[in-house]
This record gives sequence, C-alpha cells and structure tokens, in this order.
Amino acid sequence: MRTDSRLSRMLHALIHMDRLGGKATSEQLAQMLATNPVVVRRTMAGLRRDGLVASEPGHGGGWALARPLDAITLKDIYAALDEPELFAIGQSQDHPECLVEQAVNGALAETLSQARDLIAARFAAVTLGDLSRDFDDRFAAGRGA
Amino acid sequence: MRTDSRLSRMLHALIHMDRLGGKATSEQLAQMLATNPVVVRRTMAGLRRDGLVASEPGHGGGWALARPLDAITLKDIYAALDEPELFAIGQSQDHPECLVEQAVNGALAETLSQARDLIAARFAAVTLGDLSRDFDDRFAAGRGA
DNA sequence: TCCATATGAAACTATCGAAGTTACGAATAT
DNA sequence: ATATTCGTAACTTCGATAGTTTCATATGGA
Repeated sequence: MRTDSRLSRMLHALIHMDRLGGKATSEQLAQMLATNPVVVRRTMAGLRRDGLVASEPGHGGGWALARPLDAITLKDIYAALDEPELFAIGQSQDHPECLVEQAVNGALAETLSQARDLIAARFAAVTLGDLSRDFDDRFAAGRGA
Repeated sequence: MRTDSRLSRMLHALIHMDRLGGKATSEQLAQMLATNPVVVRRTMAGLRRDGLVASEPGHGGGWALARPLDAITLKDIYAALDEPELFAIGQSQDHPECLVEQAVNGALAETLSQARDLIAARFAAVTLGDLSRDFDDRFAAGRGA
C-alpha cells in the first residue's frame, strides 16, 4: 500500500507559508513539496473549507494562513483532510455472519481503536507552532549553536 | 488505500483449522475466506517458514497446525507475514534535507512509533486461543445461553 | 480595455501493492 | 495410473493517492 502523505505535506506547507509571511501561491508550495500546483489546490481545499486558510484568485492572489500556527493543531489538519484512514491493516469482510471472523475482527478493531485514540490525543495536543519551534531548534543545532 | 487483510484472514484461517481437527486444505480455507486457494498458499507460506503450520502435498495432504492455538500469538502471525506496514499515513520524502520537513516527519514518526508499540504489545499478549474462546462466548451468546 | 496571474474544477493517466486468476510442475496416496 | 494437493511463476484486477492536462473564472495593473 502506498502511504498517504497529505497530512505530512500540509503541515510542511503551512509552516513554510508562515515563514513566507503567511502567504504563498500554489506554485510556490508545489515547488516546496516537489509536486504539482493542482495537487496543492486539491489538498488545500479541505483546509479552506475548515477556515484554516483562505485563498484568493487572480493577480496577487494565492493562499493565506487564517490563524496563527499556535491556533492550528495536527487534529485540525487531519480533520480538514476528512480524517483519512490511519491503518494499513484491516478486517476481512468476507463473511460478516461468521462468528470466528467476528471474534477476530473484534480483537483487531479493539487494538486499532486504542491506537487510534492514542494518535488522536497526540494530534490534538500538538500545534503547528510546536513543529515550527522544532524547526528552530534543528536550525540552531545545524549551525552548531 | 486498500487495507491489507492478510493478518485478519490468517487468524480466521488458523482458528477454523483448529476446529477442523487442526488440518485443512487450501481449497477448504479458500472457501472459508471467500478467496482463491492460490491466495491461501501464498499467504500461508510465511507461516510455514516460521514453523506455525506445516504443509504436505499430494493426496491426503494439506495444512496442519504445528502448535496449539495457545502457543501462537498475533505477533507470531504478524511476523510470519513479514510485518506489513501498519499505517496508511506516511511521511513525505520529497526533500529529506529540508529542516521543516524533518521537524514534521519527526513529530509524525514519534506519534506513529508510540502507536506501533501499543499495537505490538497487544499483538504479543493475545493468542489465537484467546480469540477462539471469544468465539465460544459469541456462540453461547448467540444461542441465548 | 487588455493581459498576465491565480485559483477552481473536471477529466484523465500513472503508480503501487494487495488480491485474484490461470497454468503447469511435482509429490503423494489409493 | 490416476486423482489429489501443494509450489510457484506470470499475469490481470482493483482501489486510492498522486500527477497531469485543460479550460473557465476572477483579480489587478499597464
């Protein structure tokens, strides 16, 4: 399975936007993410819908952060992407009436549910501001500070 | 992404095998899993390699459990499948040298690592015997016991 | 007004791994 | 001998993200 990189990419994009003064075009972001402007627009659409960013067409337009990074959690971004599936392993749905299958699926579902809760709690607790400060630390470390 | 159902299917298959006296052919298992005998053989190959089951060709052959269900953990099965990727969300690998990307990937990796540890601990703690007894409970409940 | 710059969106292709299928060889028991 | 069963290679199908092409629309400046 090919893993979904949209969450990672949007985090990356928004932090870069912040460092560009809170604004950027799809073209600029596409270069930062090594992808296509259309992919950027498509992926950002949910963030706009949820009020995390705003967009304006035409000359001088582009994308703008609608909130400070400290007011955006990973959970906000994840929700704006319509909560993509977290897990690559799943239940077999072959014979829903088979009690063995139900027992197996129940056990897996409970385990994955616990993992989901853990991830959700982390996503809710971490802001883009936190990640941006992580960057600052890495930058300082990279300069040997 | 289409979720990988091999773990679920193998648990399902081995419990059914146990209830058939510990033996079954690929054809029988394929019917239980609503799939093809070749898919069963392919998926069971890792389990044979790891000594969880044995296979014999020819007339009267088929698959046999090599251990009691209580001596097989979900972790054993997961390992026999060569530890398939657990998560459907991933890091972007576009610009590994970008410090923003490193900060983002680091945060995601840490969260997923915690979730992975949680899942691994559950997998190590649960045996197929446990799931089989879950089945017994469901069966009793289904009969109104 | 004219035009370059942007986003919006539809429609299509590319990609990648699990899953499914076909086909044939090899081994085993009756 | 023959039917049964696994082993394996090779190919197709499927589904979702990702990538691409194309055109419409809106904005601001010359």
